[in-house]
Amino acid sequence: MIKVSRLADYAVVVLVAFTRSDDALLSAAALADKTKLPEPTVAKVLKLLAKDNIVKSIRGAGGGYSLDKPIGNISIAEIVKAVDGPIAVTSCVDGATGSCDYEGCCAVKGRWNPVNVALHSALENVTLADMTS
Amino acid sequence: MIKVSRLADYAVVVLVAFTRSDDALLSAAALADKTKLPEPTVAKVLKLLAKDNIVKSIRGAGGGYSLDKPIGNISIAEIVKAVDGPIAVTSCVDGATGSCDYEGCCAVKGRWNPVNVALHSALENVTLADMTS
DNA sequence: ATCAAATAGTATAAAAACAGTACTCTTTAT
DNA sequence: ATAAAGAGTACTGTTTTTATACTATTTGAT
Ligand code: FES
Ligand code: FES
Repeated sequence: MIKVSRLADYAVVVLVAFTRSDDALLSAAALADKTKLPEPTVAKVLKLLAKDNIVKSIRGAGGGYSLDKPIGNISIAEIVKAVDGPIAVTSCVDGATGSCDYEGCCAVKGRWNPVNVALHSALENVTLADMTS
Repeated sequence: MIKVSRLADYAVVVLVAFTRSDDALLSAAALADKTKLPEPTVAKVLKLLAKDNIVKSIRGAGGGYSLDKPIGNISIAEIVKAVDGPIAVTSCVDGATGSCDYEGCCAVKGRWNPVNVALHSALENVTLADMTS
């Protein structure tokens, strides 16, 4: 079963929570409260999203996270990439991290590329806005 | 990292091997030899593919597997489904096997459906033929 | 009939990935 | 100075994946 991690699922929940709040700046604790998700989990997700600039973070007392792009501009592809790492359908696709044991003798080396491209563009064309409607 | 299982990758290797052989009927052992993959692995893949009628199996002495569809008619979606199970991007998507702990209070219940649909159609539109060319 | 070749189905053990949590460090408003 | 809040990292238990093994069934050949 092809699937995204649970954390990616949480990421969507958290991001959607932003759109349902009047405050632009929300702390991890506040978001945990809103989403009813465990606070450490929410904190972890937000750190990952911040690293890829999907949310903006402000450190220090009174800090928190904010969403400064419109949600129609945030694709599922970038959320998944931020949380689960690069989208690579097999280990022998272009840009995959590890490499494959059979590379030397393999009959389908690189053949998954078209699949990977298809997958990637499918995920790029779904935005957060599509998931809240 | 979104990915298909290793077995799905092997499945493609094995299916491609069919197209490079003169014999229509090949045993698991013969395919293992052709693909240089370990025989138990090849056997396992073929069993799964046979169960979903992607290959046809003939039991008994002198038996083996054959491919009776043109490879242009075999989509990656069906291979992945046969080997890895249904394509369900999260556990709370329509048609997923298990169900989710947060179903009761979740803000994005079913929201991954559009993603799942996009993914599925992406995989349906790539055939084995696209991977051998 | 018997044997051997071959697939079907199930079970097992080791390895890898994931999920959840905890802890320390740095930044910043008061 | 202090406390609030994010950044970064590390750890542990659980789950999934991977690879293999074993038994049962089918079928052609002797
Ligand atoms: S199976 Fe990885 S290079 Fe082919
Ligand atoms: S996280 Fe599963 S129903 Fe929402």
